[in-house]
Amino acid sequence: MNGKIFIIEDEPSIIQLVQHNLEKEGFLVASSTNGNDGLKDLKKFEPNLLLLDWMLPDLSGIDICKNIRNNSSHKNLPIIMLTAKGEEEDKIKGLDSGVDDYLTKPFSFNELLARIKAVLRRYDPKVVSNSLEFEDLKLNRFEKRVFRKNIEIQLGPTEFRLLEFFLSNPKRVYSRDQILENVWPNNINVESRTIDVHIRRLRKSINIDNTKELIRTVRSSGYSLI
Amino acid sequence: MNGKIFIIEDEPSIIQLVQHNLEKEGFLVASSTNGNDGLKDLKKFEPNLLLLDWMLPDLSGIDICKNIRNNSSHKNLPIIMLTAKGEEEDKIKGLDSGVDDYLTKPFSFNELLARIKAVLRRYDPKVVSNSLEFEDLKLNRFEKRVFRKNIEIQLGPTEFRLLEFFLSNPKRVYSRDQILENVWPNNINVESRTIDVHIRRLRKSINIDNTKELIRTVRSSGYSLI
DNA sequence: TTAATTTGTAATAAATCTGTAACAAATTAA
DNA sequence: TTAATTTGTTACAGATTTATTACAAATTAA
Repeated sequence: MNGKIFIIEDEPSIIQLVQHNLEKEGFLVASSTNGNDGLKDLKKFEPNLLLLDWMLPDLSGIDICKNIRNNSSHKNLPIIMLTAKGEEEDKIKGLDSGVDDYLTKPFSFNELLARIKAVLRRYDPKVVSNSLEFEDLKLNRFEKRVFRKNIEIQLGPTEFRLLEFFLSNPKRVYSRDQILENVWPNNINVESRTIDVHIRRLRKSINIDNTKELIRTVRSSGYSLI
Repeated sequence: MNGKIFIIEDEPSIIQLVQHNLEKEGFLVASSTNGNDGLKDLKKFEPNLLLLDWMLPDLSGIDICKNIRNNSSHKNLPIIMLTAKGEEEDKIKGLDSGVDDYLTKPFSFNELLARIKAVLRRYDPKVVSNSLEFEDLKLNRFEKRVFRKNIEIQLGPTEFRLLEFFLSNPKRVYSRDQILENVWPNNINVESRTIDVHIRRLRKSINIDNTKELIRTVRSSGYSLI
């Protein structure tokens, strides 16, 4: 899955700009223009990262930040703080507010994107890249599409996640246990043999007109993407 | 198998970050968020290295460190200490706490990895690398592939483990008993002569187009990788 | 709701691996 | 030298692992 980003920021123009561009990058974006609503909506949305304005009409960014770090179930949510130029820059830097990074307005979108990716990479590397590729295989997380040789392939949800997992580390052999842990939802119990069947289904789907086999069986170890 | 690393650290976000990345590097990782549990679990896990937070809810890192150095069977366990910035940095440096290295938060994962590898290389070189090499032989643990002269060789599971074992200590002669203990699953009983047959099979596989024999028979002692 | 799709499991077939026995060859000891 | 010991080699039956198929239950879409 691709990343979800929540924005708490009172200037609609900034929200619009950032939201639009982030969505173009494949992120799912939601936002709020004040702190109290923001804290509430945050929980429903379960973002992978929060963009937080320093100056808000009700709460300060620091308050929100502390609130998140202390009370909520989002204790470890990565946060990037947005500040107006000169606005307590040093304070933030020095402060142990639990912010992961900060950016001074006005900023370019590319600047922001770079920071976001850097922070996400640190916390949750899976989230970052939208398109995974290996040889003539291409998977787009945002669009949930898979191509082989530029021909689109239809996969069921489980096959998609399975392929996504293999693509995150091509060539590496994964045991059935590892596959189970990473591809199936937590706390679900499926027979380890079930994986074989899904591998079979995935193979069938991605091997269009006798192209090269891309999934390797390693006896007594597991499977890998070639 | 590659190295095992145990983490004692009370911040879940750090554990998550480090664990995830170390696992991607091929380490087996376990962790604990407090000192007392950590000391207990440590013994079961038998790590090759310990990442230890300086400040913990119950015991201090120093306490744990001393405990390990004095009482336990892990007297020589390599330890890397993690400290918050400014947090007694000098004290640690100067202190004869028995720490092998230390790192100041916030740190980048690559920084940490470099330290870990350096320490492990010093103590236990076997553990570090994913790829084992000897002369024109190359074995990749992640990918479960073996090459001779860059030509891939197909091995059965037992032959793979056997070669992996020999590669962990080239030139050293292992008795059949030692081989049995290290290459076969525990509590399994096989005839000692069975090893000869697997040696034969391994030899056959890795000696492609009359290359040099790589497995040496040492009469009445065992076998070695040349 | 009904229809279509997806999912997990069981059953069976196919492929591969494993351990052992039997005998040959090499080495050592007497 | 011969006898004893150790290792090499082969073949093969049984065991293990994986592939494939079919099907019922669950989920999703229409």
